[in-house]
Amino acid sequence: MKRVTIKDIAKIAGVSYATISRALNNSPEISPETRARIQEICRREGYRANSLARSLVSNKTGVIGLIIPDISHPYYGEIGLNIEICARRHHYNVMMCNSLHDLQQIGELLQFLIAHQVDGVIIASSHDDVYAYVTSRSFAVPIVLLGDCMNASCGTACNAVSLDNYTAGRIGAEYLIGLGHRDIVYLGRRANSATHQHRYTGYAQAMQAAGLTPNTVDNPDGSSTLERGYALAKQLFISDRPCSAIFAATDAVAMGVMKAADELQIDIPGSLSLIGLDNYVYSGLSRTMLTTIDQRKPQLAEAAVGLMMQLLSDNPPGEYTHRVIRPALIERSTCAPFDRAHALRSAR
Amino acid sequence: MKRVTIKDIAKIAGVSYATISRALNNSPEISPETRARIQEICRREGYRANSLARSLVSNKTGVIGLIIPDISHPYYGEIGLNIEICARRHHYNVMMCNSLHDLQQIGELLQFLIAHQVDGVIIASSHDDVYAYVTSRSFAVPIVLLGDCMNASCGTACNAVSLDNYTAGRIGAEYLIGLGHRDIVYLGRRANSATHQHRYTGYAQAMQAAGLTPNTVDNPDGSSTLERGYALAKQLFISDRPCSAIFAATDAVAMGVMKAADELQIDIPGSLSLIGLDNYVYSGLSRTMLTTIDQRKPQLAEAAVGLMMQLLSDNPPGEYTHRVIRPALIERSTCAPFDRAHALRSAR
DNA sequence: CTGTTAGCGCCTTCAA
DNA sequence: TTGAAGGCGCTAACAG
Repeated sequence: MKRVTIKDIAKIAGVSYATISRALNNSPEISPETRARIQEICRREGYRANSLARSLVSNKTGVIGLIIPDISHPYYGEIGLNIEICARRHHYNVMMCNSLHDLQQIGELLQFLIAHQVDGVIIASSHDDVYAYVTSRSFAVPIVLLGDCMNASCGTACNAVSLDNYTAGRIGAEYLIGLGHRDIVYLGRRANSATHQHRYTGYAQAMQAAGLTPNTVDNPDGSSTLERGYALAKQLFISDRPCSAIFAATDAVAMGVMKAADELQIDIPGSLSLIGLDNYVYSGLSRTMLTTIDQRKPQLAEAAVGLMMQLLSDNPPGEYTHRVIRPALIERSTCAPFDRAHALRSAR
Repeated sequence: MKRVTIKDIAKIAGVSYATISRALNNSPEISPETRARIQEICRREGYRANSLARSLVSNKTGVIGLIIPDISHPYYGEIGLNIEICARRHHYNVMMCNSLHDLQQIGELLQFLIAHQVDGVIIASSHDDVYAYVTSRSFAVPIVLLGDCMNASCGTACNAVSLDNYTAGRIGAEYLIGLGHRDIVYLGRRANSATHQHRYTGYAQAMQAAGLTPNTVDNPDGSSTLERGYALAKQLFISDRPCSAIFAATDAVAMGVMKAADELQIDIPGSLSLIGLDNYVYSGLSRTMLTTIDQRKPQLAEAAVGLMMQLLSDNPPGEYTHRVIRPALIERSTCAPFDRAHALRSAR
């Protein structure tokens, strides 16, 4: 089925094609009758303006690029969906590309999106390299980072939105401390992740404020998976480190802890309290009911899109801005008050 | 940062801009030296061809549109990711749009994508209306449907890829029958869903072949959620219908059944065997371990993209084609051989 | 091998 | 209010 262009319509209507253009872009300088007549013809002929051509001259496409690690992941899927919904609300469409956490791929996708003349790009990532990459060069379009970065200058060297991971760490630790736990181990910290550093710092400061010593099981691996959580927890359980509660770096890690505990018949929350961080869809399943800290993905998405809209507006902010979203505790069933009689292993 | 165009490069290189174009598109008719020189200049200046302009003349964008219900859903997220990966392997990019199951939205997105000159559109959907919509009119680009449709003419009236839901239903039923169950109820059938009809038919035929009578709990609701599964199962459990095994229409529904069973202290698989259909990520969690039937999403995605590639090739198939993917049983821990002594409620 | 020229489909002055 | 003409950035003949 051949595409019908503005010229075809012009021929049918017996007017110049500039007139068609005017009729379609509700230009004021056209008589209501011709407009109506032309619009009617367009409808009849199924005419649709070629947005490529339109963008070529207007220099705006109305699409923003989104580079995201992996939409099949429960976290990023929700982020991706919400970004699209927000963007659409602002009359923007999004071109979503999965980077699979590969920095080189991110670079290529960025070039691709820019070649496609997207009006801006949002990059969701949890790797510091991305921050370095983005700040180290300048791009033809505004970039918004959705994620965290270790560098203290983040927020002054690029536009970014992130969860307040420090507070997330503090909330989790304080909750456990409030339940009477003292031997709280933070499990799954990845040393080279800014996100994890912030979470850990929050946890550590809350511990110290309560006169307790932070206690960590690091994850030497590159990513926080259920499998890593399982292995780390197993290791912890067969050691003799005191521990009545575990603060897992992510929900996936928490699932691994849960699996290890189940295998060793360690009762959660009877002998061990467990809290995660993310609030994945499946954390709320009846057999899981993981107490966790919600990342508030809709808010993160909205902030990222909102920031992009500002950058795309007529008077964009002169300096870089950094928006921070506050996390929220979700109480479910994997934490209980400390009970020395049943605790897995307590120093007291 | 101003965008650098082919003209800027031409000026710098001191050649006409047709030469630049040739150097970049590895045209044979250009001297190696000029090509090298020009490529070097492009690199230095950070030149990137404007793909909009390029597409305008070539009439191809190298992007295929994907309309998908909701990428935050575990099923569609995986489908979406795999479609993108496959497309990229064929040097295509995808523009993914969430329809949120809204038919009108699908129509708008389709128009939008066509206006953006995508080379083709894949529509993932589980609603028959979409099939009717697509077959009822003609479009400027090839369309591939990923899903099921009730209409027998599906596959002759449009290009489509779907799971062999009939076989899926049969596999599940035969597995349960093989375990000795006779009172097997199919729970969660949605009457107006082609997918469900096919699954149910497979189940029913397997039952009849074994001399058993099919037994259904219908879902009057529009979608198959955990909540619906929970409500339906509760209802079933308080009734006196014989039932030693449940074949849930989807994994989400199975999760609901599991929740209801847990609440009523019905042991799975001791007193009740349960099988799902989908194989969501979380179906494999240690506390769930749902036996289910895998949709083979990577294969579905690959088939859809492969079909699209054929349609986009130099000699596309003349008639419509319909590819069908075979499902696969995933044995986990929610099914056990029938045991009259412990079965929930058996007619025997 | 390289330059010139004519569009791709559309928007936007500038005249009429 | 409408038409004519130029140009967005690029490719593809056609000359030279």
